[in-house]
Amino acid sequence: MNSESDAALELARTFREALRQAVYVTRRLDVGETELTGSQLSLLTQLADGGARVSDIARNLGVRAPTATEQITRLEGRGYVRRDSDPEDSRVVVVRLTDDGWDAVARVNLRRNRAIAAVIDELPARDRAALEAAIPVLTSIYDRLRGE
Amino acid sequence: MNSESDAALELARTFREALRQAVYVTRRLDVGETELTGSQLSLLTQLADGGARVSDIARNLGVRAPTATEQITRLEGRGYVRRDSDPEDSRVVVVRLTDDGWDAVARVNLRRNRAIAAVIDELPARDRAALEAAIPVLTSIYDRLRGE
DNA sequence: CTCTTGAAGTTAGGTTCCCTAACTGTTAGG
DNA sequence: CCTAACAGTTAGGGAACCTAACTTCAAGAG
Repeated sequence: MNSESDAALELARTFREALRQAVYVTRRLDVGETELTGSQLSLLTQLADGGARVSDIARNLGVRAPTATEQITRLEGRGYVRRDSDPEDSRVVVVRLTDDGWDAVARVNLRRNRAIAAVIDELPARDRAALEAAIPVLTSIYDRLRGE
Repeated sequence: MNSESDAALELARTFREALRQAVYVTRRLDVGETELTGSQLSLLTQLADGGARVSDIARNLGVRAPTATEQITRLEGRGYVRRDSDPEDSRVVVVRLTDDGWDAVARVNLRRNRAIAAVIDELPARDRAALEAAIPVLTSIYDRLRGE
């Protein structure tokens, strides 16, 4: 048990705690928001670049296939996505945004981004810069783990 | 629509996305972990400093009172916490860790912190520093919102 | 061509976590 | 004393996750 691994453990501890708090904060800002849940919005946002298979959606969200199926079915029922078939492999289901889905993604993302932006705007410039610098680090960790 | 607010919105967008990815990463690292869920561990960890009221627990976790009651009841059934009464106010329930609860908190936190630390250890020193610098910012945002 | 193996998605059944509404019991102020 | 507010629980329900088991289809081996 050397001091180096102690430092890493301590950083891990504060990281976990800060993450929990950050999740709390964003949930707090969603109060009164009924159009889409956070999970639904994540799924739809991911489709903005084009259609995706059910299995791709599940992997990107970090959930199992049945969970993706369930969410897709709910969103399909509300008219936000549709299921297309892949002409090259009839087992595959390609999920795409409908026009209504596109509108909803844009609308809800804008509303939530504004709520977060309002909080970020009140931070000192140094804190804002610290936040900005940490984002690509998180993304790089995510990219590495997602591939495995 | 000036360029300044565009920048804030863009930062908010990437912040939300990074947060989602971070949640994915930590969930990924908890795979195979069955002793305690993330929510349960958050609740128990909070009790390490001493007993707390149900309402305090709920506020700190960012959930409603019935949710706290439910989780406390589950953890009580597993022998990790106990309910004591407050001699000065008989409406109040003070929740405390049992010895088993203390052991479980220490064990599971260590295991999860090690999993995160292993990932952090592989980062370049600059990235580690960026992560470290962002943590107090998240905490300050949380503290401000929690008070409201 | 057939047979087997595995991949893609869905269905079935269950748990956890969260909510609002409504209730019981207790405190405290007018 | 009586009413208002507070602490916690109960009841009921929805969303998001899981594993196990199933169907359908693809693709390689013989």
